[in-house]
Amino acid sequence: MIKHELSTEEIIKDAAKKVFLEKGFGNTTTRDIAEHASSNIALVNYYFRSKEKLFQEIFRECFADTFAPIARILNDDLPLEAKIYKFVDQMIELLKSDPMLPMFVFSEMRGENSKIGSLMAEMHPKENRFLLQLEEEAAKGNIRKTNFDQIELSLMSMVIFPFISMNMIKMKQNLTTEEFYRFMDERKKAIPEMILTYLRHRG
Amino acid sequence: MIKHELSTEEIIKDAAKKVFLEKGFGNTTTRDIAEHASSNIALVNYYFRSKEKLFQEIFRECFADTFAPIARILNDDLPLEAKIYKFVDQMIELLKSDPMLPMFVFSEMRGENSKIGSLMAEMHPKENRFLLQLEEEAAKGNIRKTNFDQIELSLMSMVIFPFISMNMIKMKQNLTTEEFYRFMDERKKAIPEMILTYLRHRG
DNA sequence: AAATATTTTAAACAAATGTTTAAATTTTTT
DNA sequence: AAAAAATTTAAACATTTGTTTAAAATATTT
Repeated sequence: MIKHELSTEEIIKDAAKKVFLEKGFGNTTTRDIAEHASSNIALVNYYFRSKEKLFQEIFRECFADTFAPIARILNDDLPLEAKIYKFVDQMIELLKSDPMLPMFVFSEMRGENSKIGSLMAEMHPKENRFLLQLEEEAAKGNIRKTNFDQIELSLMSMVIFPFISMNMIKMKQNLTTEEFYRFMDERKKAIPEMILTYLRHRG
Repeated sequence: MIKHELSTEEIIKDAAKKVFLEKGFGNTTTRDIAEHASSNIALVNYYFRSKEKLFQEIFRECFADTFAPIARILNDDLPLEAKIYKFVDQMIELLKSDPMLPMFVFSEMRGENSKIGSLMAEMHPKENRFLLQLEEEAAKGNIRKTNFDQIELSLMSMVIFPFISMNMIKMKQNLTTEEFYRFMDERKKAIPEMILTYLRHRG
């Protein structure tokens, strides 16, 4: 197994991501980051100019890591059922591999979103094949007619929220991280089943 | 209309809640709070001893404001369908009146939850009538058998997550706050319908 | 009304924090 | 090998920030 040697810059960036995701911008100090990188504060600024710039770079990546897969899968050319199963499966795998990601992204976006603004514009203007697809299926009479924005939001909620409330769930249900992940794996079936059962039984 | 005169202590606490909820502990300064209260930093510490103590007091209240209604309604003595409708309705009304509440509570609970720990213990050990009720209905054959922890989590997710991602939703769908709240009101029907449709169509 | 307690203000302090400087070390280029 | 460039280190700097002090103003009690 070839171990790719990480540059100092990469080490610092990885450390920064770890600390920012764990504690958020406001609770993170430059010294925190330097220590986690076994480095020093001067090097952090040498490579990234400032805490703010370093944060922006990491936030931008995390934002993309979160929303790019969503857009990609929802715009896939797949039948509805397969798409929903794939979406839930892949998102849960992603979030298991980076469980702090959504809490970080959404918490840094609160308050009259100073930090973002631009990111949204670059990211999301692409058309939404998923909503179109739902409309088509409804037109064909395969699923019920309803406000599909609500369906999409519920899908996102059921996938993402458990990771946002991970600590609460783990404490309430007394779960180890492993057990929590198994609980999430169960959702790969439970969520699509709920969505599809609802869609297929017209009101 | 009688205008109850607020004490300095109350003014400062209200200001602190506003700022903490908007920016989180780490991004809030004592001076922030003092300014929002049209007061000064010495008074903040005069009444609350420290930023940390003031925060703890507010977090404790917010934690209760979030989870007490959940426990109360889910333990209500109501038939399943009525309970689910009531739960969604009341939670959405609560969150509309305090939309930053869940983001605040969950974001301050992340990382190996230093600040909480104790709160969980005081709060949640009460039995969960909702899960028992689901088991009963399943035993009677009225709803499908499944892991009801997943149902409960999905219910929470669909109610709470939209407020956590409020800014994202407002930007993506170009909504004013009023429009966003109308979108949330729609969920008072959409969410119970989805849950109940799923439960009533056994697999 | 005098004495006492409480509240408020302005200023100061100490520690923490983001950033920079300048020298030392290492790496790369000539 | 010498020169130049890039990286690393330790220290210092300037702000910001949480907290405290001491005096002034106000309210309460005697």
